[in-house]
Amino acid sequence: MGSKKALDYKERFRSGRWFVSLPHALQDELLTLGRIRKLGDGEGLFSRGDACEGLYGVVDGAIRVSGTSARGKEALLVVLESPNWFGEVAVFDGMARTHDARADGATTVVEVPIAALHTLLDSEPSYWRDLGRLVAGKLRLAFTTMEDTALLPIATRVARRLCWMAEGYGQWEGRSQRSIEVSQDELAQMLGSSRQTINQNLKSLEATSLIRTTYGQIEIVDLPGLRDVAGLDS
Amino acid sequence: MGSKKALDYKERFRSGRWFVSLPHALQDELLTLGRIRKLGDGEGLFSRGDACEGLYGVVDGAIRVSGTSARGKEALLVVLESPNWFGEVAVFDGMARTHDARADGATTVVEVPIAALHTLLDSEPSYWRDLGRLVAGKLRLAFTTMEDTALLPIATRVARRLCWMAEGYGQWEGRSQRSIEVSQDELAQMLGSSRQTINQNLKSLEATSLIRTTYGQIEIVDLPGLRDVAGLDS
DNA sequence: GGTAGATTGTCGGCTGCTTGACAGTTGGGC
DNA sequence: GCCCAACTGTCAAGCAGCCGACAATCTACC
Repeated sequence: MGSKKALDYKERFRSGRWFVSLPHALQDELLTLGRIRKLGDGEGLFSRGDACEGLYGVVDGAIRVSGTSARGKEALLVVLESPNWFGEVAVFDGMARTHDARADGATTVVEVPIAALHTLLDSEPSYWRDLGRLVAGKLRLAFTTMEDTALLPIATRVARRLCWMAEGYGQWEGRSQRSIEVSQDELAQMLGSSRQTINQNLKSLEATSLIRTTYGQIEIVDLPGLRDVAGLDS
Repeated sequence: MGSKKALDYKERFRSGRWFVSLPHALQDELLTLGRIRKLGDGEGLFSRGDACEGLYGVVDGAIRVSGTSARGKEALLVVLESPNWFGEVAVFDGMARTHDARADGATTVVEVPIAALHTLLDSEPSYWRDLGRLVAGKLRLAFTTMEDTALLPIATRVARRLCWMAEGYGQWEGRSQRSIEVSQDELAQMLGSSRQTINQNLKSLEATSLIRTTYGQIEIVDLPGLRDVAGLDS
């Protein structure tokens, strides 16, 4: 993996809102310090309770971030695709990982080792603010999700989550994805609902030609219309 | 309000985990830059969509942080008491407020104006990390809440929330509060449930002598027992 | 190209929560 | 000390969503 390859990742990451907002020097440092890690389908990156080993950026594939309750039920927080970065909370406070992170399909991530990252941050402490913007963005998303869960009917929340996923959770500049690779079961785990309920709601969205469901994926047919159902925009 | 008064606030804030973890110089700067603002019951501090005017610390009383849906239903995110600090997300990203913040009873807060805060952070950028730890802590709480909402039955979530409130959402060092001033209605808005359901669950906790309910407040009789019901500890 | 595993579609019964209603209780303001 | 507003306690009706079940469909892998 020579410098040509690193440049390749860089271009990919530059399509993400957070990464492009960074000072160029920091962009370069992250990729210089970062090591490529390739994961097979289902392979774990870290688990809840693990010590923090670094900061991660998704190059290719996807990372499932989830938590499991005492009774074995699993809550899927989010499925992160390129060019999302994650694992920054533990970088700030040095505490244990909050979630399990495992590969969803063959996946490539950049791992910026925590020691090297801290050395960099010591030499240029203003970079802490840039990392902080990453946390702040996620807290905003979390706030929105919590409020949606408390106030909105499931039909709206399904539509809203589909929009978010199609738009890379706000990280993609302009771009949007026509097809989302997620099973109805996974969608249910994300929304804290049952597969059957999600299935019903998807069927209803399909009946109005806003989406189309196929095996293991959902195709967004009419994103503006879906956003409207989701109560987004105004 | 002379320096004696400022010292007074400082002692109060020093009982909070985040504030004591700060470098002493930053502790002093925050209180030097901070201006006291007194609010009457129900008076608004800021509203969703407002520009960020500063960072806040609760000196006395409480701040209700809430959001209102399009249909007028209100979700109460949290009731912050001394020595909690809040409003830091917008300091990082410069974007609009995510929530409404209003006084719950006669309340005093310290407001650190955004301009002065940024000047300070420019002169000592490593302080960004300290602010970042505040955001990171809240994101951890938000993650936990989201997962609880998805996986736990209401009975457990009620108990868990009571424990959190009695322990200042993890900010109080050692201390815990025997009595929580919150109506069952407010508790319902926090947990995204109905008042009747919350009432039932509180009655059930009261029947096992873990709590005692009175007008507008809940007394924690057996905190360890409540933590046990909440599935905390192990 | 066949087979096993994963995913979707759909049904019905059942539980638990919401809504609406109303009486009783408490506390603060005048 | 009275009165109003806020809060608590409780009931009944209704229904949304969960669970269990099972058949059909699709994909990947051998």
